[in-house]
Amino acid sequence: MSNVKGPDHSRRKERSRQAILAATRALVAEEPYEKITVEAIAARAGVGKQTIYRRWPSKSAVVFAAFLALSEDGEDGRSVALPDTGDIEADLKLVMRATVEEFADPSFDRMIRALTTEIAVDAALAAEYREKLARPLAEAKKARLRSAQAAGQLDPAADLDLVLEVLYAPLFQRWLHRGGPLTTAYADALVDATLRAFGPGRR
Amino acid sequence: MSNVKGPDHSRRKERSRQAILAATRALVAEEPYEKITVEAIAARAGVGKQTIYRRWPSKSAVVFAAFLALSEDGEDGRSVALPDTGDIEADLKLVMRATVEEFADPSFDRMIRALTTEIAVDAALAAEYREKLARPLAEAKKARLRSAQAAGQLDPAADLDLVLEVLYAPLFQRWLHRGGPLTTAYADALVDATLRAFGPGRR
Amino acid sequence: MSNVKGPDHSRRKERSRQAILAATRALVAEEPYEKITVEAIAARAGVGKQTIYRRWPSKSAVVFAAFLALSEDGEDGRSVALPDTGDIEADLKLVMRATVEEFADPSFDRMIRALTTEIAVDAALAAEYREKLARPLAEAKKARLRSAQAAGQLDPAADLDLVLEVLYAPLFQRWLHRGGPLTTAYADALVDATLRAFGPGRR
Amino acid sequence: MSNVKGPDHSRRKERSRQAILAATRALVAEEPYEKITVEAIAARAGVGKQTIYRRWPSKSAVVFAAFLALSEDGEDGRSVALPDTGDIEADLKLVMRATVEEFADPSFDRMIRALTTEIAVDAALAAEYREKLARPLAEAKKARLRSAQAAGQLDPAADLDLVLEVLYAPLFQRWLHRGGPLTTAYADALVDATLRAFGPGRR
DNA sequence: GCATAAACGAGACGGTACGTCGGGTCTTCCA
DNA sequence: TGGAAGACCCGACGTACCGTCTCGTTTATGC
Repeated sequence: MSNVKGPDHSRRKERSRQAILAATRALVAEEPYEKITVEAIAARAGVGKQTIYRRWPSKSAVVFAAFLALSEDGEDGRSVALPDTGDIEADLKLVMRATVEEFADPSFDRMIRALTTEIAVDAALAAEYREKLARPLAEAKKARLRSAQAAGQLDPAADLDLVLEVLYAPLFQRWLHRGGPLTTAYADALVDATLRAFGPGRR
Repeated sequence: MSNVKGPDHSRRKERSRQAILAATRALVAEEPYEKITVEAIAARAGVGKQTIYRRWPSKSAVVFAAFLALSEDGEDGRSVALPDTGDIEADLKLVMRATVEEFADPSFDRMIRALTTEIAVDAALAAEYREKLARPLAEAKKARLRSAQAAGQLDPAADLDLVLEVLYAPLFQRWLHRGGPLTTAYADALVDATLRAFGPGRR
Repeated sequence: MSNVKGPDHSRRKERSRQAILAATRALVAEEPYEKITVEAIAARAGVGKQTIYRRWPSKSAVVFAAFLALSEDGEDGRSVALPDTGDIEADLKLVMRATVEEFADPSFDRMIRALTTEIAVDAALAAEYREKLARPLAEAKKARLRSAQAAGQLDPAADLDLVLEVLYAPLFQRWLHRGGPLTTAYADALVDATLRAFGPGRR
Repeated sequence: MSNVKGPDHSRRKERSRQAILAATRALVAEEPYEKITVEAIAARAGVGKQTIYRRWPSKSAVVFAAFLALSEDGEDGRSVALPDTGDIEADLKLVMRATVEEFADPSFDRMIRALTTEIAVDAALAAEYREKLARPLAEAKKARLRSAQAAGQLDPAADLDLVLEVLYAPLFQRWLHRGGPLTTAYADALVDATLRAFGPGRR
């Protein structure tokens, strides 16, 4: 009665698409980025090259789509909420320490480097990245910061985008340039500095 | 007294080396990075490919060497000193605004993106980058920060590497991800935030 | 009694079949043979590729079928009778000159080259060619030669297959290898030589 | 003093060239023509595809060059002289029987079919074929025929090109179309017919 | 006279080979 | 003897077709 056409009425299409993205993720995780080739992805996915080129214009786009698909799996929204214990310092340190840990995973490291390389070079991809990946995450974080503002733990006039940059960009840059060890202490130090810069009654 | 080595025994060597680096810089400035090929560099420099591979192990290394040579031109050290008017806030804002302006130059933009891409992917190059390019610059900046500490304008206990990261990383990340406009106001805001975080009597 | 199967119980079938063969003939006539693709035939015929593969096993077979259909149009047999004025020399020269003229038509030229290529390479097709195209034609010609034998204009012991080969093969080879101009005089010379070789009282 | 440049002053070039031609001949002899690919030739020759494309514009050209090289091996001319015992009939039957035998060799068969296919379709190749392969052979044969004319065994007014066609084309056509068995008797019959057509005192 | 299954057009699919590009190596020849 | 020139091997590129495989959508009966 219901579902006459079905949501997946084109199964072959979808199967090959998933195979391609999965193969891409696997390769990105295990190979240095410059060794990833469309041919390798196709072979690993058991797919013809044309099937890839029919859907995406370039290797970058496939790699990026693989990331997108990854983060879209935790689908309907709330997978990206931050903890809110009422203590902004504790909550941020938790999150920053978790981030530090993520970067320590070699296959995550390779994946993010691949993504960063693509984004650095291709403005269109960068726009899509900001829209589909970065912004939703930033919004979740800003929600937590707004809650801190309401609780009087953060300057109510603070530019939250700037706050996030001051908090995260040093970590990102140190990781990208391999400029030093990413430790728990470093994560804490960033939270402390950020709260000193944007804490209450500072302006 | 001068003329330490052989008189002209290796003039040809040096000429071709300079030609290669100049050609590389020219290409990096005018083409998107992925279009740069060793063949193009050799052609532009009027040099055989082997002459390039005799000196550098890979395309990345050539590109990187071109950057190195660029910054080594202002040779004997003092080209990288920061202004010191006694007012740290004013001095930093001056420097940050200048940085913002540099990034606005399209050919500088292309060059730094190329450099960043190489560094992100190749750990050995990243180490050389830190050693030969990043550290000398950081040292010059830290010298200015130490002067500010001595003048009581900065927390004497502040970790200066961290200060620099909080100051520069947000700018770098916003540029790299094209996350927003790089304005004078933004430069100032970063300086303000940094000084709030690491100003005197804050710890 | 008649109409056992119904003349048009599959009109769609027949229409698409004709469209495919017509498209094939058109392409063969206007393109060099190596550019002919099943995809092009299907597109030109307004037909799905599967409709072609449902009927024929290979491109060669389609091309060949297009020829067959062409010569089957002059249907019920007698379209291939040769003139018989009682003068074998005159009749053969007439026929040979007509053949020379056919080869001069560029689109006929392309078609026969395509056919020859297929046949040269595929033994099964060659067998079908001999059976369905070459033999009926050869029989018609041999009928005329037998009439000449009866009239005492040709050695009654002559091997008529050999006579036909001596008559036609030089023309065919000269055309295939582009070994020289195909003229009326050449046609006549072949008839003359053949009649000298197989004329009456020669053995 | 002598040999300033040397005939082989580019050894690498020549080595790879020979490897390509040898690999092509091997493949042509053992595979049906349509299965021969440039990739297979390159792989077999231990050579990059580019090295093939640098020298020849198409697969056809390589295949053809392989034939050319083959017949150029018996270099300085006299490898193509025909026997001359003074008896034209005996000599021609000898040669025709040898030709019949050649066509019976499967790998020779494949090679000539490949060559014929190329030539049928590509006019430029056909011209080169006539010039470099067919004509020298035809000249050798015509030399023998002229000797027969001088000996009064052949019509002195006969068009020798036509004689050769009448002699060879039927054999070639029967082989190409697989129109019947190629036997010793058939070879003899062709010689007989030809000599009846162009024997002395016939015109 | 309407339902239904075969055949259809369209075109995506897994593949193979194409002809090109560029990386990094090796050879030749000139200055 | 070192460098310009460029051929070489290799491997990936992105494209063209192959022959197969779904897809809905006609039609042309057969219930």
